[in-house]
Amino acid sequence: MDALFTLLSQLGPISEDLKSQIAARLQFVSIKRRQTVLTQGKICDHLFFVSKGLLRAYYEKDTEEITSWFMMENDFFISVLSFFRRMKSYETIVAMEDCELIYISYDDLMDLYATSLEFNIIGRKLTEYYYCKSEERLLAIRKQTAVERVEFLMQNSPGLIDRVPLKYIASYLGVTRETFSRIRALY
Amino acid sequence: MDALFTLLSQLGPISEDLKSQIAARLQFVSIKRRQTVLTQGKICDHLFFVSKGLLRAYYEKDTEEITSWFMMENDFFISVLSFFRRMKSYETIVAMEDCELIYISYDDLMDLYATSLEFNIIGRKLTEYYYCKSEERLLAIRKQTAVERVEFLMQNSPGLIDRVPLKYIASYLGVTRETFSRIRALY
DNA sequence: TTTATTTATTGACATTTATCACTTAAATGA
DNA sequence: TCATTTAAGTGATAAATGTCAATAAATAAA
Repeated sequence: MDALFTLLSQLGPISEDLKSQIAARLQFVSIKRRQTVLTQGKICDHLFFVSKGLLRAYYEKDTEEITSWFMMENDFFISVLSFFRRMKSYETIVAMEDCELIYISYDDLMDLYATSLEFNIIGRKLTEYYYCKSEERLLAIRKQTAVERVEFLMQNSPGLIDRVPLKYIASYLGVTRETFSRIRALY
Repeated sequence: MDALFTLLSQLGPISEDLKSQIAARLQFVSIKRRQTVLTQGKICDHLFFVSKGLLRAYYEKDTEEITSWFMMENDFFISVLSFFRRMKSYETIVAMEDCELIYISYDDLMDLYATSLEFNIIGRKLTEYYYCKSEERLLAIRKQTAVERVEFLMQNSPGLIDRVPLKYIASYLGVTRETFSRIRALY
């Protein structure tokens, strides 16, 4: 929980009162590899924080699984469209390693937003932060060729390659495993 | 200005007091076709609302212009990464038609956030709304082939094709003009 | 209106990436 | 540990899309 509050306090001032209001609403869970925290077709009712471990969000395209995102230590995550629009999720979120998660329900989050100005500042910054990540991803996918995307990932997230089967990384980058493998072989 | 407040009031309650606080900070401008409202390399210091007209955000890739987004009546827009991260914009925003815009400065916006809980609710919803649009776009680009992307646009934004040179739409969809033209010819 | 410029279309060909088939390697579970 | 499953690598070929070049059409400017 310390890591969580450390992160939040970097986004804006956070009084002791707010801290305890948040803490009172947090829940904790340990999950095993391969367990899901959200299944396609369900509404994402929780905002999660990764204390430990690594998870993967994916959706179906034809018969294949396309990885939409990886979440790891100190990341917050939701299924964005499902959480904000309150509609069924197109994606499933599954643990790739044993994980420790902290989470808060949508309703509790809304309560905090409705009552605390401080919390709004923090929540807004967090939303902006992840919105920026989404835009960056959009830019990367559009701007770069397959080779450039692979290079970018290898330089910026070298750890990922050691923690995740490559086929998931390939689909995250929008290339087939074969192409990913061939591009890697160039180095 | 009516359209703007109508839109905002759909996102959350908005008192007369807040309304006048916002109104006091709004600025208005009419711009001609081809005028830019943001140039690559500058920091995006304003949040815009389109009362009338149509604009295009684009960036350079090698020697080409890639269209990142179109903005039209009732859209809010910023250059996301530049505005939130307070850094130089990689994109330029230019009017494709004569436009009427309403805008507010970054600093004024922050003032409102710092003082009004009501405004935070509205601002957060707005941010969430555009974050969702970004995610949708990401999904569309990744999930669909060129043909599917073109079909999707032709069905969902038929008006755009009549208002904008097709080459910009092609780059928005991430295909060359030639490919776009050939796909269109199938119908 | 006439000319100049920009935009769109089309064909031929090149390149990139995907698909399929197979082999090898690694991880997992009995 | 050994057998089974899953993942990764590689070659041959196919499909999708891009590139270049030429032309036609539309739009803007004189």
